[in-house]
Amino acid sequence: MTETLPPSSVGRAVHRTRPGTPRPGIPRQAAEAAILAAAERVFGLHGFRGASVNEIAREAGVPKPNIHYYFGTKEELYCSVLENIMTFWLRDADDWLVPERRAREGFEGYIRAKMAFSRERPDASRIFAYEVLQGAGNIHHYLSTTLREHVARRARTFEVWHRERQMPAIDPVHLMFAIWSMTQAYADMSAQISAVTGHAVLHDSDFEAGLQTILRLVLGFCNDIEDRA
Amino acid sequence: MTETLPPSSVGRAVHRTRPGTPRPGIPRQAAEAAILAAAERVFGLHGFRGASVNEIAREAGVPKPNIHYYFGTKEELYCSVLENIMTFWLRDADDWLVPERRAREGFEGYIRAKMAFSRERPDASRIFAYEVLQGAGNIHHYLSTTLREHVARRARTFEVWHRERQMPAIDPVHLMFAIWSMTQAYADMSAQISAVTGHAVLHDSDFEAGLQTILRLVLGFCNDIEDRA
DNA sequence: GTCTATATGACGATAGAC
DNA sequence: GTCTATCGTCATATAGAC
Repeated sequence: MTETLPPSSVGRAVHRTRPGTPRPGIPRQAAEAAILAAAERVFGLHGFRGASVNEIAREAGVPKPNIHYYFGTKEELYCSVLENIMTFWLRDADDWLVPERRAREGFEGYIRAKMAFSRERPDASRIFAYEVLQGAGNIHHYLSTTLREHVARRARTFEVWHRERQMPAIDPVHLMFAIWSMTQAYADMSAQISAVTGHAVLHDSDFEAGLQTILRLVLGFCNDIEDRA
Repeated sequence: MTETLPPSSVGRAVHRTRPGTPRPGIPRQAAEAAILAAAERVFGLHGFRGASVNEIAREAGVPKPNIHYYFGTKEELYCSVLENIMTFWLRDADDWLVPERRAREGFEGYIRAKMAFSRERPDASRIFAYEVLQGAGNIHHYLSTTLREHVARRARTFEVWHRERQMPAIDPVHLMFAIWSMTQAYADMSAQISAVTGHAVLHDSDFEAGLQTILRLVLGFCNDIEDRA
């Protein structure tokens, strides 16, 4: 748990290179997919330490030892899940936060995409949140290379938009974290939100109201361009 | 862990009413304070499941069994820590988000206070985040009564400010969650922020830049009043 | 390749000496 | 009131039968 992962990636599935293990067969792929899906649910519910391999096995409908056979240790399984999540996590920004778009259109599309992620894959969002809360030891290399470059590209986009007078100058890192924290709250803090609204679980209308609130904060900011000219 | 707590509070320290336990003595108070402080650090680092009573005992400088003697089970200790945190958590809003203040002054003071909390008690913020991620089972009653009323008071404040044309109409629940998620990110997501900035830990300048970004989003929103009149 | 049965170790909790 | 030594439980991991 405290061990540092190899710098190449999030800790890719080690089992494929294990000595003595032949090529993946047909049943293996189905089992692997079921285990990964179950792991995402269970890790998302309880975090790494709180989750037990037993529960993942039950949820996936496979015998417990098969998980170790396919994925090695619990931590290696966890890293496989993390890697899947991060691949998804970065996608939307390259579609929306690019200089070719109008600023308002870009922000709106991106924020909608992030809210959709919170609604459709809340477990994935929570696993990421747990990992970051723990100090992000398993993904530090990824954050300080891939994610940092990702933010740098957004900074160039904002720079262009600012020169074109579509938005005021702003610290790009902190604007991105503001957007991420607000949108991810609808997955990570959903228990708190639903307790306050009184709804047992978050309803579509909650996501819609949250989306509108975030849009008004961020798009309203773009309007400030006149005041600061 | 899955058991529901009595509806009276977060699950107050049960040890005081234990049969056969005399009144608290003098050394007890020092030990209890040390244990609570250590528990806040350790639970904040690893969450409930990830933390071990052993580590808390080491950190507090007391033998492990004393923790059980003072606080009963690990979960009861955890609930004591949670209760301490929540008391602090609500304080600032009653100082700042009240109709007597100007809207801009109120939002600025409140956001500064929340950022100060993230900087000064990051472990407390993280414990709360872990608990909410887990589904908030230990604090559900508290969230659906105390916190809900707390939000309702903010809603009345915003209503007044809106009538006085100091800010546009907005959904108060989602505005509060936007502010909470943005400010708490500087404790809960600090590992991610520092990985992106390249600083080993968050520096004062990071908190300041974050504060300015959040202020511009929220105070800029107040300016929108003219557009929507 | 797959699964049953078991080894190993860590943790929470307590009994009982001081 | 305080602490040493220990018990029972449960989870990860593996050895070995099929």
